[in-house]
Amino acid sequence: MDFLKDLNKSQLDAVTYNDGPSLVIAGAGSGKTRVLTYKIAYLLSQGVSPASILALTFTNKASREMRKRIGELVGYQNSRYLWMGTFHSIFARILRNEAEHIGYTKDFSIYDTTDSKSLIKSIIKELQLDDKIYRPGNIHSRISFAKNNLITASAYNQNTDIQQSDLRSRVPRTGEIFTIYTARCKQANAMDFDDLLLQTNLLFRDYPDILNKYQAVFGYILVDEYQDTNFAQYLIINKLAEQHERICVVGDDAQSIYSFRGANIDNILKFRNTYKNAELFKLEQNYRSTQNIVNAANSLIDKNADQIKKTIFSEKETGNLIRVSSVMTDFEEAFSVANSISELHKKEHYSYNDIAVLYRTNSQSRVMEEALRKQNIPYQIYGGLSFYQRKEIKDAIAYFRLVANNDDEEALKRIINYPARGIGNVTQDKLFSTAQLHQVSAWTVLQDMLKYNLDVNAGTATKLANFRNMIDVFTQQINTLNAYELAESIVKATGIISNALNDRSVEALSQMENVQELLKAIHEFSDMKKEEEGAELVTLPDFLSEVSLLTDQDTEKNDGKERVSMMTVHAAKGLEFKNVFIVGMEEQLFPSPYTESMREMEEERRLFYVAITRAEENCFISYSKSRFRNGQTNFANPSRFLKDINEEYLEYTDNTQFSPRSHSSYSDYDDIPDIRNRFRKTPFKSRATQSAPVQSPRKLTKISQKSSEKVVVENTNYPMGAFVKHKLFGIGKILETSIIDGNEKAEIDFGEKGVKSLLLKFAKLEILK
DNA sequence: TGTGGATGCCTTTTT
DNA sequence: GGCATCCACA
Repeated sequence: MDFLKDLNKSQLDAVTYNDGPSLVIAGAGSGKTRVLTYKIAYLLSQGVSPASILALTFTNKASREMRKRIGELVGYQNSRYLWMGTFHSIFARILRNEAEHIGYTKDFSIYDTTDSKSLIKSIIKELQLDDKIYRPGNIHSRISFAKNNLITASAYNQNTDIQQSDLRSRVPRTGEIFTIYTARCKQANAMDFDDLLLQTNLLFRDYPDILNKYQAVFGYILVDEYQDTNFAQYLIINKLAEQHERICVVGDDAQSIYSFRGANIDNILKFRNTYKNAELFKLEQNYRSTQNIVNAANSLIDKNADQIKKTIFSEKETGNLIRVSSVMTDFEEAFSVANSISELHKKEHYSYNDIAVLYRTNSQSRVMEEALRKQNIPYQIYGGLSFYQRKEIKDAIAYFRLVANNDDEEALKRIINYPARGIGNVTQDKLFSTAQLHQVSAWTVLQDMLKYNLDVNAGTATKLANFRNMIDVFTQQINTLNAYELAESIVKATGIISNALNDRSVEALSQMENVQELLKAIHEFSDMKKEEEGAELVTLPDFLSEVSLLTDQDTEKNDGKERVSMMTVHAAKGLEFKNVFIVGMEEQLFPSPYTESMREMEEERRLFYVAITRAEENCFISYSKSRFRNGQTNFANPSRFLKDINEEYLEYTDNTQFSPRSHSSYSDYDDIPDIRNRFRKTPFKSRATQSAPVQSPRKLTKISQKSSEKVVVENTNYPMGAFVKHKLFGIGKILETSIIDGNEKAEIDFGEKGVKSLLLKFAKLEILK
């Protein structure tokens, strides 16, 4: 137990207390992962069996990392049998073991968000509802929210509050959709992400024996990132820990940023209400960042009302101030960040690995990418469209899923006519409606088309039968052939690859490479399973059971090349970099324009807190006065959060006119600038010149050249000062009209919606008299 | 039945 | 700019 000497006093206390419930509040950079890994290592060294320790994390990456570190401390032999993984993967495993109790087979499919929405969409269609009103995404989040609060479809339909709320939102038949959705998932032998938690809860509720079994197995329960748990997760942990209460949760309320996914910050804030005898450990020393960074972050988070008070401090050097810079356009921002990165690399000799660019939304990555590429700076984007979300990969996996689980309707839908085999929309509609009529899966209908009176002509019936037989042959091999061989023969036989071969385009080539990459991943997966778990035969279902819960966070380029990391702030949680660039620090972007309540605003502030605290040595923040988004240029003000950081930790560089004044108070949130005030404050002239590309300072010729030629002209149809109405933005006032690249454009002030630059041919403006 | 073009829609964060 | 949908036409 030599290793315990690596810990400071509070870390040591937290690690060695294991007799009852404990809450570890771990400030950013305070060694949270260290406490968790050492605690497990400590338990193992005390003779606790690894198989009796349940350790839950939020990402696969985190759990792999921890397993590795524990292995280094106590040997890999010991760490192998730990129950360690993400909530979703651990409970998927348990559900597969117990599947028959709840009417599933152990090879159930896992529907991802796309599958769920697609199923909801078809139900909406079947009910002949308008998908403009019943928007699949919206309905999905309603259902998801309910499930995360353990409200089943029948409970949903009996709950008058929910009915009222659905009525107010003009989607009163959501409950009905929910009921059908549930039935269809079951019919398809599929669970969605939320089911993995909901069904676990139902299993434990309805089968006390099973609950007892797992209660007995898990003698020690540890939960990482506890601030991000939702009600369903809370309840599972709670039940499992009921008997022995040896539960340790670790988290930081200041880093709770997943409420949109149902995470409930109250779980951590009120942990000690649930466990009255819980010990509280606070880790307050930050080992990661310089004092300036820690102090700046503290002064920011101090503006939040809802939090567990703590005093995070650093004993590292004071360090550089946080540099805040303003630029004119998002292009300029990207180039100036790229320049700074070059300098850090060339002059200060930082590895590219020590640099990260963080942003609020994935769509911001494109400009950055362009700028880095032009400067030949290697980078890797995390998040965004992940490998497993690419079309060709989803297609291939849909085949695998259908082979493993013939009832998987979303998989079937996806590939029944891809590559094209003459089974068109008409036929598909007939197939699916026949299936629904008889309340069976589409596959069941395919097996006996005559019995179900499937109304298709002989030619079509043959095509359907051929398709069915092809899949059938693979299904028969599923438990005898190894994953790689089966996957390879599926890919070959189905023609996904030959389809790509026919067309020699760059896209097709890259699609082929991706499919090859997938096969390689299956191979590697099999090798790993054989090596780590001594499995003799790794089958395709084995692979599928893990792949559906993988995210791109887990696919890391591992070739040892140095790269700048680019990702959303959400994705950066838990990571650290010597140099961090936070870009797009603007109103309407960060905080997100979707922010409505004060609670949500506090979450945005925590998100900014997370961003700043990723930095070890240097933190650079930038904001732009205009940004090209959704096909138009929007003007923007600096984020209110900049004012929340104590000025003494900031250094404003270059052409910043904005100066930090008072802190933003909560009343600011509702403070919508009056339209007339706006006009007075910002005369049209200055705006017009501001948007001219010539204005951009410094050595930004490249971008300037890229910008288009703009000629200001008076447009008689849209005179300056006229009021117009836009479908989305409402009433606005014309500030200026111009021609850019032959397109007529107008700059219009929409008051609270901001100043927009719109192309007249698209904007469909209505002139108001 | 398949395909290409036009059109109209939205656009946060993710296990 | 991306994606789904619609429509005309092969």
